Amino acid sequence: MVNMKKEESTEQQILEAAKNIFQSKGMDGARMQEIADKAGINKAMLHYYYRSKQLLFEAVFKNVFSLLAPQLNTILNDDSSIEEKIRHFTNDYTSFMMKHPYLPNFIINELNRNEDFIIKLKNTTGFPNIKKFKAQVDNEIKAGVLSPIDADQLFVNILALNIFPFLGKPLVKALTTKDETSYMAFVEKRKIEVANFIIQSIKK
Amino acid sequence: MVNMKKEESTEQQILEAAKNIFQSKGMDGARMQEIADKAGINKAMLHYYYRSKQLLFEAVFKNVFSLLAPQLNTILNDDSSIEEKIRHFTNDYTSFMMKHPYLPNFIINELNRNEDFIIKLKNTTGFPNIKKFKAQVDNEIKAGVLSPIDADQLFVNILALNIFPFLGKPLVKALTTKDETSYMAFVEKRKIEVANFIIQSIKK
DNA sequence: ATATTTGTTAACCAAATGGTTAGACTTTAT
DNA sequence: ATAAAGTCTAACCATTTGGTTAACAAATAT
Repeated sequence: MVNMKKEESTEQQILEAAKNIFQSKGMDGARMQEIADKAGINKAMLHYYYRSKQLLFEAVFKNVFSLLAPQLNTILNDDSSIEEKIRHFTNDYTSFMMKHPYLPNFIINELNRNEDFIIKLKNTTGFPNIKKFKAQVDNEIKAGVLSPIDADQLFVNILALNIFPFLGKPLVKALTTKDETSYMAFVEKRKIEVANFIIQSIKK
Repeated sequence: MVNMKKEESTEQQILEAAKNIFQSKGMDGARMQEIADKAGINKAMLHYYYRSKQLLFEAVFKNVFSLLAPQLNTILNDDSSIEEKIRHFTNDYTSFMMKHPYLPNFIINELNRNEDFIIKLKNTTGFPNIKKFKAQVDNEIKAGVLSPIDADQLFVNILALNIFPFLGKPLVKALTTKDETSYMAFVEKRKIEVANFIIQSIKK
């Protein structure tokens, strides 16, 4: 397959192709030749623009992570109530993931492969900060809106319930004996089911 | 490092070494030489006993999955109430995962890498079956013990809340700014926190 | 005792893989 | 017009990697 988007710069084409291959095959499974083929250019170009596989990978990872971070910041930094945030996040995040099915596994997996890597990310601007969310949870508990719960635990619960269906898709599909269509419907329903589930648990 | 357990058969030593390497590096990242080194034997032995990397990997995967399956069956097939099952599972599963930290990521990741693979597993005896659990949930809803909820959704919620903290450990550690020790304490607390969280949500 | 099967190793091999180089073509600056 | 800088390719290279082979040792059967 040859370059179809003549407008795009070669550097961008490479990044797009690399995102594609790295996300579906991971760092170890990806092949430079395959990325070059997908970008419709010579393999030497990859090194011309990105020097090495490692650096190309890091460029991809940062790019992909920068798609995810705003999604997390939604729940952390707007001014709506916790309940609204949960409903909003659960809906938006699920929609987002349905459009980027490889993303969560890619992020989670590569962070596990190289734990030091996240340290680099933490210094990036836009790395999600949980502080405001925690303060807000504590406030709403004091105000009697929510039952007592540790804000970190709640945060992880929200993430878990939203992310896991994408991470564990093949396993969950098999366990619940759903095909692709019914799994999609199942996940679509979670946009509200999960929000209700969480709120029922924490609301006074 | 050389073979320390002289009792074990070579075949077993290879499997143990392979479990170790495959779980931490994945199929693509693992090297046959590294497995041979860890097992303290010649690389040719790997092929003598397991023919190819692929077959060795499959042997490892089946072996690892057979550790996980009983954990899932706990919640599915005993005779206690749903509430008891959730408390029991949340406690046991977390303990189990703390002892096998690479396991969830390995399973999830390799299933994503090769979706057909789970079909082979489904035919294995001992593959978890969710039927009984679903019937029980529906009964307790009818009996008025639980508020209405789709049993599949509940099942996935339980899995999500228990598995995600291990899958997403590096990410969650970074987001909640915890070090290894405090993360372990955090996960330890979840043994009861998660059970409470779920039960608060579903109990009438 | 001796033939046979099983277990094990060192050395080897072909293919794949990340990376380099020398040169050609294009665009930009002078 | 031409020099310089930037972009691109084909061919090449060294290393890594999964896998094989031939010969040797050890256990087992006859």
